[in-house]
Amino acid sequence: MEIRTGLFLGDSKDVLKQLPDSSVDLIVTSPPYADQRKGTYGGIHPDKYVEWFLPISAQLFRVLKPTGTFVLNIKEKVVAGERSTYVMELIIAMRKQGWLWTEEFIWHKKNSFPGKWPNRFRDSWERLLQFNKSKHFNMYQNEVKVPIGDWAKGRLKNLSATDKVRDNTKNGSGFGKNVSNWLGKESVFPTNVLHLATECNNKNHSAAFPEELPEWFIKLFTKQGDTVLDPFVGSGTTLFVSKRMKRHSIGIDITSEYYEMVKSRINPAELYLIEPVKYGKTKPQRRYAIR
Amino acid sequence: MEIRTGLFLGDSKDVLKQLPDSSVDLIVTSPPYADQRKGTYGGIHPDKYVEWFLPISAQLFRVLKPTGTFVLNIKEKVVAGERSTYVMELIIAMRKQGWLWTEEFIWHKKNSFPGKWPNRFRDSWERLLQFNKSKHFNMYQNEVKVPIGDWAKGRLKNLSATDKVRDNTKNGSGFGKNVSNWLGKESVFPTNVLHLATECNNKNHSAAFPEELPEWFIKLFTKQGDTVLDPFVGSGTTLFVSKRMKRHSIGIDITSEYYEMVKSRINPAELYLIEPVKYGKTKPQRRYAIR
DNA sequence: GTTCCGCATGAATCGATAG
DNA sequence: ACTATCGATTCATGCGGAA
Repeated sequence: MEIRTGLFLGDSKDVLKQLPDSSVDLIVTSPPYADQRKGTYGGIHPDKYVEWFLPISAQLFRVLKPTGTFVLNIKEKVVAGERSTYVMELIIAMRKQGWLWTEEFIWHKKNSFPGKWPNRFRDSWERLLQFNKSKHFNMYQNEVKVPIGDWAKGRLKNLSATDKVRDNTKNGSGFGKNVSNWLGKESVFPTNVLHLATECNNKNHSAAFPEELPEWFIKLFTKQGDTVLDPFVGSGTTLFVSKRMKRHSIGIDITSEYYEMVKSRINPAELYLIEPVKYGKTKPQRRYAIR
Repeated sequence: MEIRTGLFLGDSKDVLKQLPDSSVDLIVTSPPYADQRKGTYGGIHPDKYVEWFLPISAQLFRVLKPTGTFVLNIKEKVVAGERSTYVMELIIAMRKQGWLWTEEFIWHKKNSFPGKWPNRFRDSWERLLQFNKSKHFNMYQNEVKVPIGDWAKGRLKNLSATDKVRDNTKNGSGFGKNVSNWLGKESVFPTNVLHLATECNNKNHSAAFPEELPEWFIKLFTKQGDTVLDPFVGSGTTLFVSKRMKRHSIGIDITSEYYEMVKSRINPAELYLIEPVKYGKTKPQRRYAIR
């Protein structure tokens, strides 16, 4: 099967209009959080965040299949010692847009940012909001089963420090790279808490998104040959994982640095590129390059 | 020090009016969830939840000291396959009431048993919303430090042997910014994710609250002799833990079953009881019993 | 080849200082 | 008074060089 990987340079709000209705099986993305990543993205003020996001989510709603799923990784910022409410407001606003807020997964980050403050601890979790267009969406639960945890066998084991840690890594989340260890073990369904580390030390770039995160949702919500969309593709993790797992994918990013980085990291023969080219005062045109 | 434990029978909305202004250091509670526990609390409809809770939170705001903290354990119900938004709406409404939404802790339930529905996995986490009246609240972070992660055993143990010498000669160039900060370090500050088990073995009542939960917040936000309030005291966990930790405490519950149960489980000599007694058409009076 | 150790670096947040 | 920038703080991870 030929797997298509598409990459667009531009503002998602506009670029998405080029995609046909009901053509995507899974949207999984991590938009710039309010006032974060100012260097690479613009940095949206918390008060303007909902207003900024709604036109994009409207397009996402249109391109998603009725059986598809939208997974939104987001966390509100602390402003003046208090958590902003823009994520709450966004959920409420998106429901009015027609989205069903089906689930909130928790990404429990093993290595959260260090620091100490008089009035709060380190923030070590993020929201993974699941939205759907219909109650009857595709979900392949058997694809993400995990080995049964130690807790099931012996609760006699006392809670030494080492046991706790060992238990943490195996419990619930469903991640772990050595699948071979699972063979022969009884497997169970995971929970809605995902316990994994951020990837802070990739070679030339930093991806806030560890590969396991899109991988888990791609396994859970799509099958081979389905289409995955990431409207804020950043360093391209979602595209690489989709390709490896034999799903078509579409990535969009507004920054040419990320666009070029992703382009250089994917085999050009397998990449569809769309970048806007401006000719002075003429109406912006788009060059559609299939290599 | 004499520790006072008070127990009120009645509706928190009304009973709280008897408490003086700025008299409580910590409020920690788990109110009845919408449409849950119908048998005991009557079940508040999700659409009416905010409306029902706001008069209570207004009283809580009044009785809390400016340096105090309100920890609200709450989780929205899934209605027709979708998460209700009343918790989001409650946060927004409470901010308009004057509360600061300082933090959202996650209670990751360690031993939540794997389960499966067609459209979702087992829900193994709950929100612990922290509200304050002011940015300058009491927080005793040193009381809740946790053992350092395993990585340190491998790293710092050996480091101490070789690097101590080097550190003496060439100061400040070792691990991190200052090696001496790390040598011999065995505990670190926790994060805002609490990984606790649910309590599965309760004698003859169902308490969703494991003792560790109020205990952690009581350690973090109060000192001995402070006052803890639980306006939905249920089976009384908050009171027992407060008493054990030498904090005064006040519990309120609307159901006489819970009231009687808590009463029977605390040494009567140490319990202050307040229960309303009705005399037909006469104006309801209250009997204040100190035993 | 393994294991071990040194080190940079993160969707951070606060308080002080500067314009 | 109000915003912008900066230094200090802190813990876990994975890479790469060394033993």
